[in-house]
Amino acid sequence: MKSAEEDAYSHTPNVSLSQGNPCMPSQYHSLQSGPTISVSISQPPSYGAHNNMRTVGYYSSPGIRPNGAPALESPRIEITAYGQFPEDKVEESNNLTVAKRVNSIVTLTLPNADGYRDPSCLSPASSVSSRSCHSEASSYESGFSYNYENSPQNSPWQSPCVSPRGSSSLALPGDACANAGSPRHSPSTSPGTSVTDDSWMGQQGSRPNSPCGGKRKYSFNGTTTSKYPYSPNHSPGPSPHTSPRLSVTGESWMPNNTNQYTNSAIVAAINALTTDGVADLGEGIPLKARKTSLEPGAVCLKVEPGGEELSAGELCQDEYPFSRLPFKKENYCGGFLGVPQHPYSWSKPKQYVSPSLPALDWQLPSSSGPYSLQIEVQPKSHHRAHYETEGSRGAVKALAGGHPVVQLQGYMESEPLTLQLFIGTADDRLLRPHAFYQVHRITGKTVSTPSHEVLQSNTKVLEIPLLPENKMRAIIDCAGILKLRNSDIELRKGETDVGRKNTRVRMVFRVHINQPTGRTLSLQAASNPIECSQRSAQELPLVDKQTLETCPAAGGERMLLSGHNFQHDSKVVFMEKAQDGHHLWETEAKVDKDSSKSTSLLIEIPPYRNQRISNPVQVNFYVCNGKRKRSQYQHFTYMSANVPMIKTEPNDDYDPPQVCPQRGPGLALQPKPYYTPQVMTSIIPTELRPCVGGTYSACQRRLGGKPSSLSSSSSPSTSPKLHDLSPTTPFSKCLSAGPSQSPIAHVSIIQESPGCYQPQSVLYPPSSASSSPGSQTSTPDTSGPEAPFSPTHCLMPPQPISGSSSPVTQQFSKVPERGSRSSSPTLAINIKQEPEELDQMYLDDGELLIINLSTLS
DNA sequence: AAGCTGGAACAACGA
DNA sequence: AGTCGTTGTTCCAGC
Repeated sequence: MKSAEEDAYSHTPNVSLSQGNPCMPSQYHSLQSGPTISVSISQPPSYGAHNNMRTVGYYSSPGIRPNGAPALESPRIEITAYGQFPEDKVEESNNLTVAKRVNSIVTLTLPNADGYRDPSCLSPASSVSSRSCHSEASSYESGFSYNYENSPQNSPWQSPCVSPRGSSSLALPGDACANAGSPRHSPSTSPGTSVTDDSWMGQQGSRPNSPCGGKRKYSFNGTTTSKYPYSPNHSPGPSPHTSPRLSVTGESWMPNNTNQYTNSAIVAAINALTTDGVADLGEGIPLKARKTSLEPGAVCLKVEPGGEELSAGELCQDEYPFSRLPFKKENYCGGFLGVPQHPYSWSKPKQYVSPSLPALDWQLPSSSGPYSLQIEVQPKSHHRAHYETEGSRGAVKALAGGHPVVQLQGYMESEPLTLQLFIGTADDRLLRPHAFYQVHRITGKTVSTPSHEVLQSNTKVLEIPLLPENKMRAIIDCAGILKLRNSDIELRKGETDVGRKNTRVRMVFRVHINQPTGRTLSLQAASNPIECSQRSAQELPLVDKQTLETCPAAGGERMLLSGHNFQHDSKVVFMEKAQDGHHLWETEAKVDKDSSKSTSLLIEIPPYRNQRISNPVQVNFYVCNGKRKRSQYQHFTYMSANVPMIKTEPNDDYDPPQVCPQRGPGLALQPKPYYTPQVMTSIIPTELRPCVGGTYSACQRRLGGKPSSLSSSSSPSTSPKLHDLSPTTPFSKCLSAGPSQSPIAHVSIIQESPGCYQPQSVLYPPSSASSSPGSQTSTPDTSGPEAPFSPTHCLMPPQPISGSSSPVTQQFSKVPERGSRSSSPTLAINIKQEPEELDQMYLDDGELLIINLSTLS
């Protein structure tokens, strides 16, 4: 059967490469040189080639645009990276600010954006079994690959898809879509390509090496892309196959995303700035890394019988198909390949739609007004992800059997909605798409839930219908997790995360609700952390729950820890770290061995080092099975004698099961006590509170005064700090601007207020808004009434939520995180040399960001 | 026969 | 430079 996707492919051959592409080449190069971003505010007409594809898409309305200038109504800011003029950066910041004021639309062209996430993400996994088609991945990867010819056309980025959609990101040059879109890279990339690949592949060792400890850096000489002649996947010339598919028709574009993308773009731009040229584009990618993509057959775009798989191109097109929109029964095209019977089909992307959907790395609330997106049944804490080289390892399951369940509460309309699912990070930093894992669509007779896979900013997103007849409840039995090779991801230009030991993820669910006011409300809920590594799952202790979250400084109370892999000789260590990461205190709790099992430990809370604390003190504890086998940090708070303590018993303040049920580690910890009530109250919508537990950790950290990320990084646990993952909303976390810590109040506010969503409601602290690039990024939208785009969505700027060190840090952390690892040439960046552990690297990144931002501002 | 799993061998690193 | 411990990836084999 011909799927809608196919149709899509079929038409639009026209989508000219040129459309979105124009910029790519230049950008690309520029990046190499050193990312510089020039920002200019231009009138709509000027829509330049530079626009980021996604951005472009945004602007371009159906039918419009390609190269052309879409009819932009408002002035926009174009950020183009040019390698040559460092000064540009400076300008940039200024301009941005200005732009904000102007309320202009921001168009960012991201040079390296791809760095953020490699198209590879497109991992083959996408849809169909990875095995069958690496192609996707390949194609994507290849996209990355560097061999883009100078001509814009050739550049993968140019791909029509990208631009049209406007999707994401500028930032993601690497965007799969882009790749796919580009004729050359087109997923359909023909076999021919493969041939090349093969040869290419031959070079590679049988096993990819993963750059463990850190990312490899390749010197960047600023040379052109030609450097990577070998790019496996891309055939040098325009691929014969250039598939029409890739082309995007107006229809296929999803304007909706624009916002998102825009934001992403901005972020990307920022990243670009921060990124040092080193990592840039293909340079760094060792042939080896690409092997996967090369695999024979990889190239093929296989369409599963059901039409399950979408070619990259398709994906691109579909990217936001209906996600943003409510499902329309009538529109279903049978997009759910897997489930034919299903009455609903995915509607084709509609052109129009709301301009802005928040980027995947934006922090969104789980509740707003009457609506609440809840994970009723959490996924198991362990799920062995499969590699592209393996067959699927099935769908993520729930602890008690069955599968995770998500429900949107408070929605009384008859219009179906789309639930989006992607794999997010589970570390202390802001929730964002995980670079090393992708959601993998599972199909088959055992799967009852229809799903549709799309690519969004290089991140695979599974779209699942939320139907009124099902009470807006969906059983997530169609989502597996694909592991991408560390070497493939780390070598991507711009990628700052390290894959080693970064094996925890969260399932992130989003829903976009169109409201009568014309706005679109976006909610997000993240699951408890899921350990995806086979070994880690078998060996590392994991704490799922703790019965206490607070206790008087004197300690002495008993706490039951529930989890996995506890041993008879497991130790539970309480410790406190200073903001600079060094240990202030550490002590071992008494473990009642008689009552302990592999899934539970009964311990006695040790007394805090200082019995006279006047304010709550947040500390951490972890379970240790021996050297290097430690659980993530769990949070615990010592209360002063005069402060009422709060025991976290199951469902105290909220219904854990629903909202943040098991929240991992944190259990239902409630930071609340710490936060100043008033602030909390005013800032946080009650609805959000439920999430607090989830967010708890972040908050707590903050409370603890830790420099969040940093401190944690040094943490004992080698593994990335996953603990905190608050499932849902970061907001709560923010709130916590903890006492001890920084004044992040403003941040919190932004995120939290349901209104946050709404531009107007967004309160950006001047500083954040104007000063940091990150803020800028989002700012335009959020900043106020002015929000250029989007009336529809509340755009939440990427916020920092969790406890990271400084508010500022957090705020931008998200953006910069990925791409920013490197410093921009012009900006002096201080990289904090923290210890050794990989974890810290993350932190460092974050800091970099911060620094950069501040500099800019 | 294909899809899941669980295990474990192999390799690449880092200490 | 060699060894050992870890962790990431790839293979195998049994449902």
